[in-house]
Amino acid sequence: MPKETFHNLPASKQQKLVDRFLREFSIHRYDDASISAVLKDLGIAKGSFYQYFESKLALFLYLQGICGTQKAKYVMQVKREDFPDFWQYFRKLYEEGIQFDQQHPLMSNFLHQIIHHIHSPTIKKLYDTWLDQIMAALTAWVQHEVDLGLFRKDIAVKSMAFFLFKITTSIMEYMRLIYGLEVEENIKKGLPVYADENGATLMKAVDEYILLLQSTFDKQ
Amino acid sequence: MPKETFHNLPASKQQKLVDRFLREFSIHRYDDASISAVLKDLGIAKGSFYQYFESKLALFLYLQGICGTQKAKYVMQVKREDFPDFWQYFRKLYEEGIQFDQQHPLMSNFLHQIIHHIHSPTIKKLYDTWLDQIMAALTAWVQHEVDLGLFRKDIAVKSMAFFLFKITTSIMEYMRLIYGLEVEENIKKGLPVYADENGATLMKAVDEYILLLQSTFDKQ
DNA sequence: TAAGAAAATGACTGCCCAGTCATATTTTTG
DNA sequence: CAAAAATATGACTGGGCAGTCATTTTCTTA
Repeated sequence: MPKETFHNLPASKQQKLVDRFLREFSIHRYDDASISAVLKDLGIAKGSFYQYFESKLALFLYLQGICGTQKAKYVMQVKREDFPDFWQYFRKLYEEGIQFDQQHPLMSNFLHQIIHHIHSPTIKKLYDTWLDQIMAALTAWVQHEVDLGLFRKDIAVKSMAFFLFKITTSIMEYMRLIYGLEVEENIKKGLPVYADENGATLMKAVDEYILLLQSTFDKQ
Repeated sequence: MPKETFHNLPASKQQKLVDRFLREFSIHRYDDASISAVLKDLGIAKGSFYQYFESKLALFLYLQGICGTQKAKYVMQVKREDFPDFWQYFRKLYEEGIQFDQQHPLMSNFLHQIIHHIHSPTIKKLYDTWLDQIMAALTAWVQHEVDLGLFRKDIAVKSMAFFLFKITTSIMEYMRLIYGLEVEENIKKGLPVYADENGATLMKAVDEYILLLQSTFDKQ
């Protein structure tokens, strides 16, 4: 998505740009994020930026791409078949998430805020289709557990998928409201999202989630 | 919150303004809503508006106030003690909500979108405290059921309250993803949010919610 | 080292916004 | 009916934004 000019840049300058923009989109929604402000901050001319990227959207999609790819490296190594039940698998995914979070805090910040970009008028449509894809993936996930005889059959798979989606995407909010952990502060500072003792609070929250979700999802 | 001048206006003009602004804030988040655009639309001068309201925020709070008051009239008549269990009470609240929705569609639209205004930088702080209040109320609600011996005791009351909060505020999204019901289209048109057959789809969704939440919340 | 290619620059366009204020119009009142 | 009070008006301020483009600077290469 970036132009050739961007790739020709010294790696350090590329990194500087990427980092600063990850930060911008972590703090502000798409429409509120200001390219002008970032460039002023970095001492880079407006015109230069547009030699690197076609548009704001191209930049945003690029960032989303690299973060997604990087996170996938962590999450993809966790395989469902290595776990006896869904919840141990689920838990392990979060453990990997914490690794990613600590090793790539800025990317982690960016990805955590992505759900909020839905509310940006300019990219709403983009996110509607993206949401549909997520839902399709989650539905397949849940269906698999139903097929294994582990999840209940009396509730529509899609409904369960929606619950899972809604609850998992709100874990940050959960941590703020339940533990008073100001996760957004960490993001503003560019620290790992779950900066407390290697994510101990997050794992506590995950375990609480599991307790709740188990009784909702598991076959009795 | 409005100035005296606003109250001196003929009722029909007041209504015209209120309706149009409810619509504006239903379609756009606080920061994206444009006073200028609305006034142009209504053929009212910028200066006049500022004789009616101190500021954009004063207007917004006024709208929030009148909508909240009106909805309370519907919801407050439903009393917990008139129902044998929480879920019948819960269900009845939604039935009243549908009444309100059909009789005051614009207000209903406004209130449904209010949760999205959280993401507006300008009023974020306002909403943070508002959220805390909602959570406190929900927590008391859940605590009451625990005290009655109807809800489980092994999960923190606050956590259950959070689940309830998160799930109930996403029912519109649920209806879009599960039933393909384009609720936002209704809002854009100023129709009742649940414009299909007196809210039949909503009640179906509520019943599905209850089925799911029951197994999560009820004492076994 | 000179010419041509690549990259950097920032003033500029055209758009949007909330809020102000001196002036003009309308309404009230004595 | 005239003076005073209330209301209406819209050009204007100062701010922000994405994106453009003619010009300058730097780098490459022959």
